[in-house]
Amino acid sequence: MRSNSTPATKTTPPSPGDGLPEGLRTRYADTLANAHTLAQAEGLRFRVPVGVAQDRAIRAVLDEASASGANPSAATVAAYQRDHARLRAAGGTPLDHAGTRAHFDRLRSACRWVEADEIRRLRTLAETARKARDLDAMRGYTLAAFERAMVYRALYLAQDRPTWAQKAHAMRAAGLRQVSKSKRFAGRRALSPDRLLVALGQQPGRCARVEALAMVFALFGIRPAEATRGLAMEKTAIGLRLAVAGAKVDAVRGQPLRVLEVEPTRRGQSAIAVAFLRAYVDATGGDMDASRADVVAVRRAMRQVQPGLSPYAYRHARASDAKASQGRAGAAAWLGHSNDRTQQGYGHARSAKGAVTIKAATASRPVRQTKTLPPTLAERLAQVATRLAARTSSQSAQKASPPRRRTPRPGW
DNA sequence: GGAGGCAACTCGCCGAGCTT
DNA sequence: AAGCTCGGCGAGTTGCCTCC
Repeated sequence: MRSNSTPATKTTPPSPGDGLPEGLRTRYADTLANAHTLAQAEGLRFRVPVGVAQDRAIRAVLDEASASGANPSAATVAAYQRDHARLRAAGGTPLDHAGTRAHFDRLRSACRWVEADEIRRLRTLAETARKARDLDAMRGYTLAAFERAMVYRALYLAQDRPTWAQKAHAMRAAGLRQVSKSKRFAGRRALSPDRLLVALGQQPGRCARVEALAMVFALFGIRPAEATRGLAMEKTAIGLRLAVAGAKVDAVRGQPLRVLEVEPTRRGQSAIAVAFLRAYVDATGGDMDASRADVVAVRRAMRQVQPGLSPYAYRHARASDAKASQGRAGAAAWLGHSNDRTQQGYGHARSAKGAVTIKAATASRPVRQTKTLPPTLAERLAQVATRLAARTSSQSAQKASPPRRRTPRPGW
């Protein structure tokens, strides 16, 4: 399917796989008929063969497609190709196949990328055939690229392209609900770190391997990927301090490095877990280097202790604790976010159980403040006070100045 | 706040390897 | 052979960000 799977220099006749799938051809019959009529008219108008007019239309679509700025890694492209091949075999569109918004996003991104690549490949094959004076092959490739480009525009570029909102509306109308896999709920009912430690101790044969790593997840709520980058832990007066090299970090996202500090609460909550890890620091020096297999073992063990329990469940649980005690900026630093908006997807401060005392979180980057988080009660009261003050002053000033007109928004 | 992009994550399945 | 653990893989989901 990939462009490099078929050398561009080889001019073989178009195979059925290169053309538009029949399902899409039927569904977009009107779009294709209009596009063909338009290409004929353009050809007559500019006195060029219809193939040249089709090629101009293909180029316009490819130019618009490349304006998205997408730049997926090799691994992502490979995943996109698998998604695209499956969808093409099934003969549907991303919206047909997707069951959730996230799934749609993934399939749309995949199909957008691979389809554009395929159209580009067909166009290159047409050009090669033209140079070889193989006119039948040239027309065949151009037609295939043209039809795929026209459906591409309808699916991904047009103003009225299908979006997830349409399907979500239809699903709501039909009384269908999406099943969320968020760990937010699992985080609310997650066992305390102490109870998890006891439960793991009752799992024969596995506990020695997973206990320490599981306690780090339970106490600090770090991401599994962060555990595999290497952790450094040390004792404080009565608690623990953990240095974390962040995952999901690039030039703008995430926190490259953060230091998290916890203290134990009572026995049954986190006192035993903290004591366990303090002993681990005494015995090993505090460095921890988990492999991917270690993380898988912890996931499996947690799942066995409680259905739905996972490192991310504890990430949600500790996020609630951090929100309750550290405020937005502190919670963002705790979670390794670069802004204070992303934490909206995590547990609410009122869900905090206080199983762990969050003492401090220090991140290597400052946390950006955003305006779109729901305001706290104090902020809402301040806003009301400001509005009341503004209303009072504007009523007195109204006679002096004419009402201001709103600046119209740019019409993009 | 919706749309879009991409990396990391979870889950289910399957086969290899080990023990009984 | 049956039962179990473990790790790899594919499919689908979630998280984290920007743009408009």
